[in-house]
Amino acid sequence: MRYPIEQKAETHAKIIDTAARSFREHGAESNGIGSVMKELGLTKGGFYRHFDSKDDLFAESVSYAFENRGACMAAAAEAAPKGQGLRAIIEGYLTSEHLSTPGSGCVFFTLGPELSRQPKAVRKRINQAMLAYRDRLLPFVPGKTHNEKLKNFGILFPSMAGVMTAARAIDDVETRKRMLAAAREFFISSFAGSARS
Amino acid sequence: MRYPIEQKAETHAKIIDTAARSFREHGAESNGIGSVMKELGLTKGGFYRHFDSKDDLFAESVSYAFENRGACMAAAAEAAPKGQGLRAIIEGYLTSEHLSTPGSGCVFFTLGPELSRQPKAVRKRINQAMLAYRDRLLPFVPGKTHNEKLKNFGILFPSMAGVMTAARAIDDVETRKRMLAAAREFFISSFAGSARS
DNA sequence: TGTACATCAGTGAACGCGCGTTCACTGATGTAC
DNA sequence: TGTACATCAGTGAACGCGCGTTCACTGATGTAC
Repeated sequence: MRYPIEQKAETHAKIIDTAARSFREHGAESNGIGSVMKELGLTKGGFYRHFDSKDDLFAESVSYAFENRGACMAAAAEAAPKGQGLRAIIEGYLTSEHLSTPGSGCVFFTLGPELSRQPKAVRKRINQAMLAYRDRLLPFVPGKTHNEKLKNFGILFPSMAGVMTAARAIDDVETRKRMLAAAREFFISSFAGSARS
Repeated sequence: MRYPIEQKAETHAKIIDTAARSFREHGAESNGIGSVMKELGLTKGGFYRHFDSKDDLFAESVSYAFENRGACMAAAAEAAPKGQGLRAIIEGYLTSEHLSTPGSGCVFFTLGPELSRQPKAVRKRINQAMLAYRDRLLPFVPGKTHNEKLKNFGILFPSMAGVMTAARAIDDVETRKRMLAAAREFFISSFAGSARS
């Protein structure tokens, strides 16, 4: 049957949103199309009216997740008192809450190495999303020149993701919390110590 | 037929060694038993004389990889001039060579988030391997007390893995190299600046 | 010393399962006349 | 205004494929007598 006009775009967006969560929770390989469509009350046959392939969906939803996260983090930084933007980002990132909600968390922290194992075409699209993400957050990173900011970004953000990944792999809850607290302190004093942006 | 006496242990070790490489290259899900056995000139049916399941193999080979890496890094640190141990570790870790040889690289950098998605029993075994890995390297980490060393370890090593993961996800080779160089400098000055151990 | 038997690492075919993908079909709505 | 037709988002069954796992079997060697 013919469905209401805006419905296609709506379904398309819902698939991406659900997939972005599912991939971050379960990884690039497991689950996939079937479970995403089922969750939306649809059958998997209809998937191919919206995307060319699973790879296509992966690239799309990972890009979406980067955009999403970038916007949220930028918003948090802008809401912070003058000069406290990066501090707000760090404090929002290295939290137990972020640890326990990978479905809406940082793509880098939840999918990390899997991004590099994608087919070239997928990697290319993800790369673009990563660059946009970086540019979105760069204003809050310390550095006198653009290059200095790039340099600091390339240390701080991957490092924070690494700490989160490690904390998540540790079973002991107390150890996790201690790790996160220590990392917050370290990164704030290393990158957000003197008031900037 | 009855095979030579030491052959079983030898095959067992070969399976672990090959699997440890394969998992680090392709992730926890893809490939697996079939390709590992085939690479050794064996059929996959024989696999179950050596391991209970794929999960069992994964836990075993990830633990082995942690041990392996721990030993290599400790050896590099011990071979360095007095007080330059950690510096040697950092300089050995954040390299293009490590980037391009994930099969023999740091488990954390190559499998990261996938470790957390394993069944509880597997996670437990991996956790033990991680603790042993940490204890092996702790002597080279700065800190006046054991707790201070733990704290620094929990920031430095996950962060380095995060930077490697990010560099690997980036397509542009020059950007990668710049990232690694900047990170080497940063971590050395932050953790191996004043001469220690 | 010779013989009969047990062992068990490895074989290779088979199994069920879930995945990504395809495809003929449905039928309410939009469009053309 | 009414009618005939085209559209196309979504259905549901089917497909091939590769995976992890199982199992009856093999046969050279070790062991018991």
